Amino acid sequence: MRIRIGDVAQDDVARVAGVSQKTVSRVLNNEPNVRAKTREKVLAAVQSLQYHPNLSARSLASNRSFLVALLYDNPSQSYVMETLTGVLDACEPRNFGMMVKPLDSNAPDIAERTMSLVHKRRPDGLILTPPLTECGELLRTLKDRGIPFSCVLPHDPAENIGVTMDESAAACEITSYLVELGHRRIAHVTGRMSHSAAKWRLDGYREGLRLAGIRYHTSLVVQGQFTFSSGVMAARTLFASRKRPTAIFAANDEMATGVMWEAAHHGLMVPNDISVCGFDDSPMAEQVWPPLTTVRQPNRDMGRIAADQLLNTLEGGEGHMRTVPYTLCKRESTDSIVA
Amino acid sequence: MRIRIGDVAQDDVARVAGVSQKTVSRVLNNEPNVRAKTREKVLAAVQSLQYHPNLSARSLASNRSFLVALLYDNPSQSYVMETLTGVLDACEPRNFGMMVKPLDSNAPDIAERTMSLVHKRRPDGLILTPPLTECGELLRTLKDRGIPFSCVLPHDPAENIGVTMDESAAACEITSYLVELGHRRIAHVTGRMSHSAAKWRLDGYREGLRLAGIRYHTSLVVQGQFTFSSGVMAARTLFASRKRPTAIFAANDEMATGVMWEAAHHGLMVPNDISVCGFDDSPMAEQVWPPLTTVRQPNRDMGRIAADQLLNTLEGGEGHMRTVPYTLCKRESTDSIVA
DNA sequence: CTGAAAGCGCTTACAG
DNA sequence: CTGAAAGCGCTTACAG
Repeated sequence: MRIRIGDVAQDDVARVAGVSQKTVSRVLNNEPNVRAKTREKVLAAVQSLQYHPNLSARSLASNRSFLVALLYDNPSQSYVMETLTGVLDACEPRNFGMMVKPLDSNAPDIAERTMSLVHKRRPDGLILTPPLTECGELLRTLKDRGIPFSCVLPHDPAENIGVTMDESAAACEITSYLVELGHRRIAHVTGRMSHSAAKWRLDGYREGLRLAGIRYHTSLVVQGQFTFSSGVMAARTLFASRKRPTAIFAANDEMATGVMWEAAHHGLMVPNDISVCGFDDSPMAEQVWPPLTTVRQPNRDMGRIAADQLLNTLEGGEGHMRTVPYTLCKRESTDSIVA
Repeated sequence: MRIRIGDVAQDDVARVAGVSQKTVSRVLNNEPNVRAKTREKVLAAVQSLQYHPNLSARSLASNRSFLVALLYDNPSQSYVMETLTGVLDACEPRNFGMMVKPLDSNAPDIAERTMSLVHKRRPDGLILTPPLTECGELLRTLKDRGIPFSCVLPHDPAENIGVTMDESAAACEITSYLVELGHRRIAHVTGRMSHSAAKWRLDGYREGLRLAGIRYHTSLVVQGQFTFSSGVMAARTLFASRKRPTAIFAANDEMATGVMWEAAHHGLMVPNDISVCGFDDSPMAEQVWPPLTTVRQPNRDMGRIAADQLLNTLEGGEGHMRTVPYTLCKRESTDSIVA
């Protein structure tokens, strides 16, 4: 039981077109030095025979797989799906395939596991997403072995190709927005602090306070883990404090949703009793009540751009580190303090 | 710029092991007729040389790709991710790779698009997820051309291999649960009626009513689209009716969340003013307030099982249609009517 | 139980 | 601008 394709080979196309196999190959690969007339004949034969190149043969001969691998270790299913879709957006028109590989960023042998994938499937390059981009050992291994890769939001954008976003500026902006609404006791629920994103967002929060002349209080900062339940826990801590904040900025939407969940559980109305905002603009941001004020990170675009940078280098061009803009999404979960 | 592997070939292993290349191939493919001693020698050589087989060469020679393609057209990112993860669970240990392919189930040329993928990437088989399993033309094309495929929740389980679940029974059970809680005016928000799942769930709802001796009222059934916003709209319709239902069973969690959203918007308390339940047990079910009563569909398991059935047939074994059990998840979004 | 030969369908390297 | 030859690293089909 096996898929059998027409089994038309370049050979057959060549015969029909009245040229050599090599010429068919040239046309198919858009190589120069083919007369327009010859090209046409070949293309016509390809068409009439319904010829489809055999990628295995091409890979074997050229020692390339025309495959990229997307590596991830992110609890957010929507994040991974958006990124994956973006990578596919980039791969499709350039005739590359994509493999996906979930990895545990805390595994001590993560570099070996990655190399095992590289040996088995031989992707031409890799795309790393946070928090895998934080694994120094992994990045070093890939660089040492000369394996091309591209990063989404790496710790050090200057040293990699891929895509990044000014998360600190975004976090600063959303904090400033809370200030504009009249809030002064603004709490922050951080992400897992080993992730750069958590640091960037905390930095932005502090900068937002500084710009408004509001003192930074560690009592208003609670550590989360980027998960829903850590948002619930953080909110519990904050609600128990003597002087409750009037607004909470959670470092991602998942935690912000947890904060809202706990607020409801605690009998607090959002935004009347407390304003809540998040970060990412994941689908849930619009599906909770009230809709969540957040920062939109264009994950699909970022996946596409990261993949494009990688493909550029694979095709002999140049890969860069691109920066995408963010958008502040003002919704109903935040309100003016003197409503 | 290209990944270069050690480039150890079977040839090299054969030389080191002191056997022929064919024997190395036999050992690697677990073929019979190799002396234990010989096998050991080969394995030792493989180990010492860090040999990794070249899949392209293997594919070219054997005319198999060792690849399956997961086809989807589902708006729920968590659904796709869970299924994909399940498929990966099955592929990993059997050394198959997975491609993913988003498709538009409404495209008139869906069969051609699929065949185009088949011609380009030559997967050994396909895995179809709803609603692609509803595309008669696609299924027919695949069968006609002898392309192996496996289905998740196909319209007609008896005619395919893969995995299914008794959705009607599950819908009946959750309806009965509402009845147990004392509800009699129970509304249903259907999914997109062209999907079998929508029909099965509606059937189960009707059966649940019938078992309780409650008459079926079309005024209590509103058409949705399986989307969040269609849930919002449906709730709006139901809340506007003269006699509001005391409970709403939405055909999936996405719509149930929309119903809850609209309830909040409308100033109705869940579950005090109205009970709401869904179907799927997607991650959001536990993240909304109050947590959503729903039916758990084990999507990851289903992905794994569907893939396993396909791989069985690809490896010369038998593929079956498996049935997985569901679980009723009782949470706080539903309550007794005389609380 | 083992091996020598041919061939899968391409690209590379070279020649003209 | 075009082509003949060799070879990529495996498996298949056959022989012993």
